[in-house]
Amino acid sequence: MAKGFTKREENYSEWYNELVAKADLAEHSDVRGCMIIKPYGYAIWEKMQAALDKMLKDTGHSNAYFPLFIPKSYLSKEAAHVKGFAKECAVVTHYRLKRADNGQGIVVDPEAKLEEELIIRPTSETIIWNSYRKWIQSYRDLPILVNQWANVVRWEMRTRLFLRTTEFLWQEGHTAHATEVEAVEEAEKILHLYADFAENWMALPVLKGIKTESERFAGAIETYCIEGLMQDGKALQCGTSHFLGQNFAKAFDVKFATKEGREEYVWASSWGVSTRLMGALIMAHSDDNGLVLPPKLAPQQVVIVPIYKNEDQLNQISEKAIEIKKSLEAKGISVKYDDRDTHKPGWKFAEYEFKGVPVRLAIGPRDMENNTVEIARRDTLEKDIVNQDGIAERIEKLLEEIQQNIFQKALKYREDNTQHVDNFDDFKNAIEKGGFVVAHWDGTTKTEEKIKQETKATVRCILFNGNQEAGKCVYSGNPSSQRVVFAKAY
RNA sequence: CGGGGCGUAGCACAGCCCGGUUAGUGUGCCUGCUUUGGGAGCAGGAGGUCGCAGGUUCGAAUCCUGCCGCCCCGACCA
Repeated sequence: MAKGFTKREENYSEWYNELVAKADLAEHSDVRGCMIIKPYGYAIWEKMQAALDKMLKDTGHSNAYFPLFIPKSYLSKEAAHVKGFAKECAVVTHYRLKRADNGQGIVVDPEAKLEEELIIRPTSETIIWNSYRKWIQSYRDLPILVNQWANVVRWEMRTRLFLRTTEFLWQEGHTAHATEVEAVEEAEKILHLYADFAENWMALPVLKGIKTESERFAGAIETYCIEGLMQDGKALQCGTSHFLGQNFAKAFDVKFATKEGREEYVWASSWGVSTRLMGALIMAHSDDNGLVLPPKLAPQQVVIVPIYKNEDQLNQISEKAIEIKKSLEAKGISVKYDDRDTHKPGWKFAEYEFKGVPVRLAIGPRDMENNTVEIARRDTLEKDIVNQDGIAERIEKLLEEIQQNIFQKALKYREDNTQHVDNFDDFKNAIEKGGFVVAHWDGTTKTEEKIKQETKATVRCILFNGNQEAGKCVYSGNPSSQRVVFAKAY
């Protein structure tokens, strides 16, 4: 139906790229790996931000802002951290340009070299913990529960709009606690909050678990994650939460006096989700007709399209349409009435369908006669002619139903594409087929590495609520106490 | 960073091998009329540093070199 639009089964990544472009979500910048988030795409991100921001504030967190530039020396203070990020840091070395000697254009002024080079933050642990040293003296100063909305830069080799870009937007929380237990609880609490957000707002079912050593955040003791399954059978890490132990406190010498008067290092957590969630949202629900948005994140939940032959008709229909719009808005539903005369109804139908607007209403002369309205829902593409009476209540219910239906569909997809296997032949076949593969693993990095080499699959996570069950590693045959989740991942 | 493909109007492409009038086609855009329940029809019109920079040549979209960017496959990585 959508003209010139690649189907998922033909070429999944082409489908994704075209969808992002044609639904007006984002485009490439002239700078390699960077993206321009267009108004419609940004509106969806803003809905996500608003929901997450409220959830974080409701759990006691406050927003703050730390600088984009980090002195190079900070990054090197935590050994694992620097090792993990050094390879992908953009570095500022100069602070001035000048006219080129030949008069052609501008060049970096060699006279303006910085004494200490600055890194553009790939994440903010170091600059934040440098501040926390000054903020924290006593147990009375704890906990600190700070979040920031920011951009970060990681110099990636291969980028894809939203999924992996050189610069991306995110929130990063950085908390400081008096005890290890508290810091672990915080990291876990946020992971559940992320899962709650993914499932109830994005309608995306996620697995909650712990990362293996090889996938752990650089500088963390433990990394927790939520993992989603995309429609091509690949897994996508949608959010991470880290228990940082005392690693950063030690690196930045952040100590506090306990109630008992002892001096101890502070315990930490950090956690984040990024504009990658946009990629997850797109890939989880959309179809061969374009974007499908969960009502809770759709910038416009309902669009009303008038169908008319002349101005008199339009005026009458408009009156009715605006009345319906108001009744919907009274229920907190966002509505766009598109009475533009520059596009025909059929064009508008196709447009809003491609952009994933959950519900479309059409009102024409026949509806005016019969006191009806046509309702079309994006998730199932079903159309219905209904009476105008009680339309607001009906649509309110329908939006909830669509939100549920999208989630259930994604959940069913995940269930249909989760396989349990007990030997390596079955494992390879299952990975080839795609989806989550649940299997025993002996817990060693070596085995994980071998499996990755042979199948391209990695351990996505060790499930939080995974049943303890004795078994043998699918690769090495060594004893295993629990199944873990494997998949090919983005 | 390695292998492959590509870069020509807003978008999608032809032309390039074999250099030679004014660089085409579809779509989109503008104007007018007719239309309007699933991407309207006709007529007229505007729109181009042929990715960028050099070179070869009387002459370059076309041949050569370098660079930039995008896509696919690897390697690497949240």
